Amino acid sequence: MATQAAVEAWRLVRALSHDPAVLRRGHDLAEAEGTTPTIAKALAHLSPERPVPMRELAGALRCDTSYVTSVVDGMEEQGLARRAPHPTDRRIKVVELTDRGAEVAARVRAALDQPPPGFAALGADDARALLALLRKVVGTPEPNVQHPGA
Amino acid sequence: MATQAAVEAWRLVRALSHDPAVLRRGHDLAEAEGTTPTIAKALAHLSPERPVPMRELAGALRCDTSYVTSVVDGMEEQGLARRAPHPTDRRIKVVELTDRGAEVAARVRAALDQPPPGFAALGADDARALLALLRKVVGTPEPNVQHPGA
DNA sequence: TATTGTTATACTCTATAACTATA
DNA sequence: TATAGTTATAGAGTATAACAATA
Repeated sequence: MATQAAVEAWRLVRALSHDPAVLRRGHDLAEAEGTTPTIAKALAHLSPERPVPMRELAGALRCDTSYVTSVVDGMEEQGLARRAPHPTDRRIKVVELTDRGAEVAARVRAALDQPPPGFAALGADDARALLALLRKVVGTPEPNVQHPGA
Repeated sequence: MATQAAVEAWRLVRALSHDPAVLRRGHDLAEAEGTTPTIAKALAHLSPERPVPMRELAGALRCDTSYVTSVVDGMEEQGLARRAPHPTDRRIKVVELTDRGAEVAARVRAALDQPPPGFAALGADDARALLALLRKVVGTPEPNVQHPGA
């Protein structure tokens, strides 16, 4: 028995991230930045420091490489990223963020990280407790801190 | 400050429900049942008892009514549901599950409710604690039970 | 006149297959 | 011969607008 509590908890986890307001957020955010949801998602996967091969981006977005071609085309048209040759393998093209792309990417990530309002109902203790439990579920070991009392 | 813990917790909530294995589940499940992801989602929104007006289904799926027309067309072709007239308002058509549709819908719901493996790492106490915290976030009042000790 | 559902149509998202350049 | 990316194309998924029936 997966325990009734686990089933219910899983239901609430889905309810939180499938909340219409949350789903709309990605769309609205992209529009506010003058781009598309797919490009916004791609930006969130690109690091400002490390240029990323097209194929790797396809993996991160879980889509075909042919689609990445058109997504990156869009990013170049909007001045958010550019293609550059790979230093050693000339078959590979890497995608690197422009300055503007890095700014937009940072805003996108910050906005997506913003917890929905319900989290404000949690006190600091509850928030830490929730985090600890979710870490158990996800399998992330707790980082090595002296959990500060309360 | 939304508290670092809340931000982290929210990140993990998203990680759980956007897990590739979970995302693939809906798709694979639909295929196994010989139907499409969209129809599977529609089935999950239909109750076996209460027939549902097309327009209401559009709301539940958050799509246009014109699209509901084609989704319900598909469900009828597959013998999963049928249209029936509304008892009092002849403009309205309600969608009702066939026997087979009700069976498939039940299997779809059961499969989607299955928590991902990480939840098995939780003991019964942890599962209940997680559930209680998520209820605070979602705003659902705790149901009126004498929480049975540990 | 307002509302429900349908039709016709078009646009976005994404994949498959064939191709080019490089390894 | 195998791999990275591109092109051309086709298919899902979904919306918009005009329409018919009913309220």
